[in-house]
Amino acid sequence: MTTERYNARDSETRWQKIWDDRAVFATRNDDPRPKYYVLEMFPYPSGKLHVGHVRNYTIGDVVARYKRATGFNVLHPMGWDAFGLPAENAAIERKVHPKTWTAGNIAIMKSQLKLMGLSIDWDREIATCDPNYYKHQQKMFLDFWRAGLVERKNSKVNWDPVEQTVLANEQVIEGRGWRSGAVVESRELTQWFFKITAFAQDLLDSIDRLERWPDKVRLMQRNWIGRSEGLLIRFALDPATTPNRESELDIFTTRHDTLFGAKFMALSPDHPLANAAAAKDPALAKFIAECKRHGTAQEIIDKAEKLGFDTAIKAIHPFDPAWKLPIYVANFVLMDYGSGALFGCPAHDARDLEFANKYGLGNVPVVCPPGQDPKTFVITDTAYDGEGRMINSRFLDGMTIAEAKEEVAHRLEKESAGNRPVAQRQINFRLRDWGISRQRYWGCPIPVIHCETCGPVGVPEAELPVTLPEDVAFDRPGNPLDRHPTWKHVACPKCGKPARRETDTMDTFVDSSWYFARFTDPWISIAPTDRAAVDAWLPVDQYIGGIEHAVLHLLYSRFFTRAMQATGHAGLDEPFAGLFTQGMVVHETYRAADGNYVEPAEVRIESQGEARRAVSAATGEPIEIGPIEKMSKSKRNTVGLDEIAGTAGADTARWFMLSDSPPDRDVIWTEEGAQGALRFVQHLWRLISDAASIAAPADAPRPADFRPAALALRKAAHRALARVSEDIERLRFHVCVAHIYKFANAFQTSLAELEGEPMADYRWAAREAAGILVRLFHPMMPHLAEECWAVLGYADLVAKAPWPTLEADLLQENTVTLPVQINGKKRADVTVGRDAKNPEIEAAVLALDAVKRALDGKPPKKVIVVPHRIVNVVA
RNA sequence: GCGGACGUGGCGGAACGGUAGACGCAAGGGACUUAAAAUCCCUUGGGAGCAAUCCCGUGUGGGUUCGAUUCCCACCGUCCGCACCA
Repeated sequence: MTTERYNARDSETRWQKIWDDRAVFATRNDDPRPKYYVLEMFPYPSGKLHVGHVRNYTIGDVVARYKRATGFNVLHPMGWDAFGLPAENAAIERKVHPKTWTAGNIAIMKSQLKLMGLSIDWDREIATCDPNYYKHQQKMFLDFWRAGLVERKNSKVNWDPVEQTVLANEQVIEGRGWRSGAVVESRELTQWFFKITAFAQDLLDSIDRLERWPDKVRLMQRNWIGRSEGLLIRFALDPATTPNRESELDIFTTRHDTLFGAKFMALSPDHPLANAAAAKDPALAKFIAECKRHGTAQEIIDKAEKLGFDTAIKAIHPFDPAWKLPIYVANFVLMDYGSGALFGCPAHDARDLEFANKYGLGNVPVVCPPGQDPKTFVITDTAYDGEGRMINSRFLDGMTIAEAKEEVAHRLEKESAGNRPVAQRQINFRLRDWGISRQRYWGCPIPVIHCETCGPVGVPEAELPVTLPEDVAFDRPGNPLDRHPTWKHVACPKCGKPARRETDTMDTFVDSSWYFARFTDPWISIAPTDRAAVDAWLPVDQYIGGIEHAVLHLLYSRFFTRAMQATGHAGLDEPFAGLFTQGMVVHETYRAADGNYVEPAEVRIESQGEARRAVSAATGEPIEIGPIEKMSKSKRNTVGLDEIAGTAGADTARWFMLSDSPPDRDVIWTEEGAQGALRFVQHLWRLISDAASIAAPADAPRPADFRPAALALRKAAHRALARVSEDIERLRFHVCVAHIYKFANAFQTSLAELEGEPMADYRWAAREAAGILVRLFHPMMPHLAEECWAVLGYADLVAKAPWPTLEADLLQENTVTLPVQINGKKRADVTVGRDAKNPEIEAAVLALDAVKRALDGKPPKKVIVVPHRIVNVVA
């Protein structure tokens, strides 16, 4: 049988056009079927689609096509995270307006995405830089403000000196800007904040409900929110030592059990008491200035040793008026955690011990580890933070840590000084409010007008959107909005006096914090969301993206959805019911003799037996094969979509992306692997063509009986159907791929073993098997599937075909073959009837030669029969 | 330092506590061909044996179990996250 090679390029463009023309993937909000919302994290329009995108969108598309086939009304939209700094950099470097640059990139990337054959409803396409999008964002900003979820405050912020803008805490990775990589500086500025901390407890608690999220991400969010339960204790100050009659100092602690091990108190350099003391002590003032100069640059903090300065102020121990503790200003105390002050217990805290040892403050152990003799237990250079019983602690002695904590809290809560209790239980979070002000042009303008009389005033809703002016210049560093001649000069909406527009724009993470809600009805212009649509579609059933957003985007979106709920724009709090984080696409690196990286396309791999070496395709010079790394421009190990889709086709790329590696792990892109995928595309094409040539007509009646060959084929088909269905549901696409290979091989063998003209039963089975096979690989390779579907004579599209129906009784065998173990090692097989009773199986097993030999005439100690699984004979 | 994940052939990887290595890649052998490409068939964890078959094997060492890649403990290694959070 001769079949022409499958021409992927022709086929793919043809089917893409048909899908487009017939609007196959347009989704209606009034469709009565159950909904399923599958979403991949939308891309930043950088201008080039890379294989990482291919992997992300292929995974989503498999889910979308599968869910569509299984009867769901599937929402699978796409849009553009279109604001951001690269557009401004392009403006500076190439003198293109950010808007022009972004629009051009969107056009390019959209055409590239279309080449992949994704089943996307393009009618719902949105770009966050579109005023029709960001006007709603401005509206929600104002609503959040009214609801008390927005705050303008002066605080220490992270300043990225390269991007010339402020960054939120989440956007500082190891002390560097998440995008620029520049060491972040600390600055004090007045900024707009979203009060994400208002939801800290709920954001933490609700993580438990996110059952279809990876544990890893849930853990990372828990750690980021960082809840700790403790006691806020008010220490009285020794009046003789205070600069301005200050009388007390609040400290937060989670280890109030160790209060009798206290050796010192420490204040943040920003603490009011530190400043008060510094006003009278120039040396202290100098120390504080020194601390502030180092700022929050992470690199410096990491290396900095613990430094302190004795203020000469004394605090009085809450349980002993005669016990005075020295108060230091210390560089390691953070002003924005707890109360900006702490008590130091060197024996049971590594950091406190380092500090105490440096300044000769000594230590007293108050928790004795189990098995240690309290009389001999001493701490020298390793603090003990484990369990144990209290010692050297007066009324606490002998208690466990938990009992001691409770006792201390209980006593201090009851005790009062100045009509207030000395201590109160407090919960602190590591999570900080989300600073959203960015001193950049290409972002959503913050809809606020600053008036000298009225303060900050929201832009009236009728005047939204506040649009970006287009006549801006990027010839100097800084924010072009700020130096625009006219844009910022406006009248105050309240009093009408001359006022000034806010020139900061919003963090681009705001844009991506609600786009999933906008997709549910992107046409509505009077409000950010249509409540009926948003409530019907959300939550997103399956969200797919990179692990790099484990805290950033995913935490912000969880906050934003809560804020939308509070202001009536959404009816739920958790936006993503299921989350999947896919791994990266990685590739070998290649280096020429001169040390420069070489692109994969310029390298030829030569294999000799097990040995593998690389040479330059052009010159034949040897090339060094380097480690496998994340694709990056600098390592020149990227593979572009054009190179793949242009030749082997999108289906090949999609299939390879899903093969081999579990989707949550990194996948190594190899030329050989891609070749293998292409081979299989051709193989399937030949197989289906061959099957079509003998298959019964689509309307042929089902035979009453099937002879062995036909029955075997049917069983193979239904077994594959059962397994592929299960593994798609579990997002284990690499296992689906294996099942499809296996079934295709079995089908191929079945056809090859045919002798003479097949009979009607086999023809019918062949049609069934071919139909099942095509529908099984359709989610992964949709173009090839359409082509095959047409060859099988179906006039409709496989994209609209229902998932095959499983005939479960075909999976039931009349006999089962059980492995027989002797002492846990497999020695033989035994075939018994499906419903054979245990004694029957046991008898059959004991009659086996291998078993007789092993038992050597003696009776077995035990025979374990696990029905349908295994038999184990204990000799 | 704290927290987490992972460790299986030459490689990617599979295996509800039940036949370890499915499926793919690479490699070797063969068929077809003037030749190549393409395609098809066979072999492929290590070792012993003509063979039937047997022994050893899932990072290392213990444990639980009739049975452990899977569960528990310790150690080694790799990767990731957080990092003065009181």
